[in-house]
Amino acid sequence: MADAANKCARQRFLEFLAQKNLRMTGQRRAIIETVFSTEEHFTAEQLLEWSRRRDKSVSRATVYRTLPLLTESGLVREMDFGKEHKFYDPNYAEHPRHNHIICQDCGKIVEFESEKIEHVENEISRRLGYAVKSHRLQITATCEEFRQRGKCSKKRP
Amino acid sequence: MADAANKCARQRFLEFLAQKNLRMTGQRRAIIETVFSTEEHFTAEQLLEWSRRRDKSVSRATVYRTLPLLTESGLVREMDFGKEHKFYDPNYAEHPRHNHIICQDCGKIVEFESEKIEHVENEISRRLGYAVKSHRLQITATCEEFRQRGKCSKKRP
DNA sequence: ATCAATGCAAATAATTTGCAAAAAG
DNA sequence: CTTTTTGCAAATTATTTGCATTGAT
Repeated sequence: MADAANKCARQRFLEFLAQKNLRMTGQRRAIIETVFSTEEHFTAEQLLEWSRRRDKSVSRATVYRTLPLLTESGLVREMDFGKEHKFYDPNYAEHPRHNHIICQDCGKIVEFESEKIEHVENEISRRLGYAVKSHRLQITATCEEFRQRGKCSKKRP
Repeated sequence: MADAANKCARQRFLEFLAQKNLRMTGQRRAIIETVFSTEEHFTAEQLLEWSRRRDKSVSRATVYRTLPLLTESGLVREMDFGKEHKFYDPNYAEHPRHNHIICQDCGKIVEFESEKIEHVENEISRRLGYAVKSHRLQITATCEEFRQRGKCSKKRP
């Protein structure tokens, strides 16, 4: 099922490139394949490393030049989790409105959608004179394991 | 009313320093006064400039060393609005749970609180096995003026 | 052919840090 | 007196950019 969706995301990105008269290159192909075959959030550096496994010629500069295209297309979103570097989330192609719950201890992230929240957001915004275009909701929380054991096994240092 | 609240925020920060056996210095005093006498969001650079108006001896290093104390105290929160630098929001002392609506065009920011949203967040989190500790909600929207005139007068380039 | 895209290495920009001197408690 | 804090300047880190060359269309 991820495959069908990924094919779709890739397809959409190709259309985005075509629309802007941008060219398909081997490096871009490697980067795009990498991005849309994971559901994990990644950093620029990780994307470089993973893309290089597909095509050794991918350079850091090209990764940094491709990332803005990906975010501009709306298929990938830049995330700030308060870490030293930015993360990128490739799941906006499939779930354009999803939110995040992050475990305070281990950093494990769960994604969810909520029409109820969106409804309240729309209502409040309208009352304040705004029309919602997009939203970004991050919940910091403790996961079950943390509350039971005092620490998470998934924690990485 | 901002005064009473600000006095309170300052007070709370002093207690935070005392608790950690940290010292009050002229430079810290200038920075703290600056932070808690505005409701505006600011960058590190702006904080430096404003603090220097109160005490010329404040250095960039001290600002950068004080900022983590402010965020650690919970009275100020680091914000990512997708700009090149981080912003800091001094209004968490008075409104610990507030959210942001940002105009897509002019960047004007309105703050609001919503128990209804928090309630839904708690419910969903519980269902997923998480207990909410804090949340961060940013709505990007168009303001009334933008929709009527096609651009905002508050826009700064 | 034409112009976009690339890798490289140098440049930028925000933030952090080492250190000797100054100031707080 | 002891220990924290400071300013300075140098260091670090992520990201961006100029340029000559390569590659897509």
